[in-house]
Amino acid sequence: MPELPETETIARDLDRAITRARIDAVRVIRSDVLREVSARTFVRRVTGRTIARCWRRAKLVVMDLSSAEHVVVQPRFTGALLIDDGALPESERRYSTVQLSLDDGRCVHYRDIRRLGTVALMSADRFARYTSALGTEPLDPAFTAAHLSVLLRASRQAVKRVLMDQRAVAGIGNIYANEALWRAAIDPSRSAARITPAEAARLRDAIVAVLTESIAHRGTSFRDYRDASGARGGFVDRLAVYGRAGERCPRCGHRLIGTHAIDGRITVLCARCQS
DNA sequence: AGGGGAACCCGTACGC
DNA sequence: TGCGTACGGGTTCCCC
Repeated sequence: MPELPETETIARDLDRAITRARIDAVRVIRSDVLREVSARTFVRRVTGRTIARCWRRAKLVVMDLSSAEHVVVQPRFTGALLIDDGALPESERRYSTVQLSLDDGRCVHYRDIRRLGTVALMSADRFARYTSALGTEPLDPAFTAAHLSVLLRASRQAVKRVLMDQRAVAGIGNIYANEALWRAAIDPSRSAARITPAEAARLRDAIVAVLTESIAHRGTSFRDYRDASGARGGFVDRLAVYGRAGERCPRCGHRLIGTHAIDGRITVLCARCQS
């Protein structure tokens, strides 16, 4: 489930590996992953372009093309961008949905097992409009305790919902919302507006720390996430609560509980530490 | 406006 | 063993 650390890892890998490569051919194998353009338009507008830069915004991997257009990939649950230098196993290639052939003989596959992820092609204007609706990047210096406090005070929703609202904070999903709230010892179901400035400061630090640490370990492979080389992320072993309902709280030893009370999504917490 | 729910998709788990 | 069905999960869109 690529959230910020996973999409950041993919984007950094791609930027190092394929920036300045020219896309000689494009194959759309599963056109239902495409957004904003038809398969025919996608092929016509991407073929022959050079990749100027690969980067991340929110949970999106963005490929800037020499034409000033952007290929915007949203991997959702089971999507991955895999570089094939000839050694990509058949088990990965069989789920390829879009294939970009590069001028050096390599291919970049957007592989997506369940195909809930998307690939869009956007003009510069469209991309600017699209991304302007996204919230603050948590690893940007603008994401201060005071800023988070303002965001939280504006909503009476559960604080966990606000963290996962991409219009407020960009890039946090279920895994890192659970982890950050546990680190900050805040009950995920608390009304955001009732989080004190001191708690918001703790939460801000917890968010920055967990995202930074996860990037250092190349993200969390809970199930299908892979980096651009097909490798798993190493942060899964360092998760304190996500996927660990029934186990002991690493801080106090109390048994962690899992609940679907917020948004129908799994929330794991320590009822003793997070109250 | 903001909340609720459906749709998107298919591997996996589970029931018979 | 084989078949059928329910489920999950982020985002978008529609409806209230």
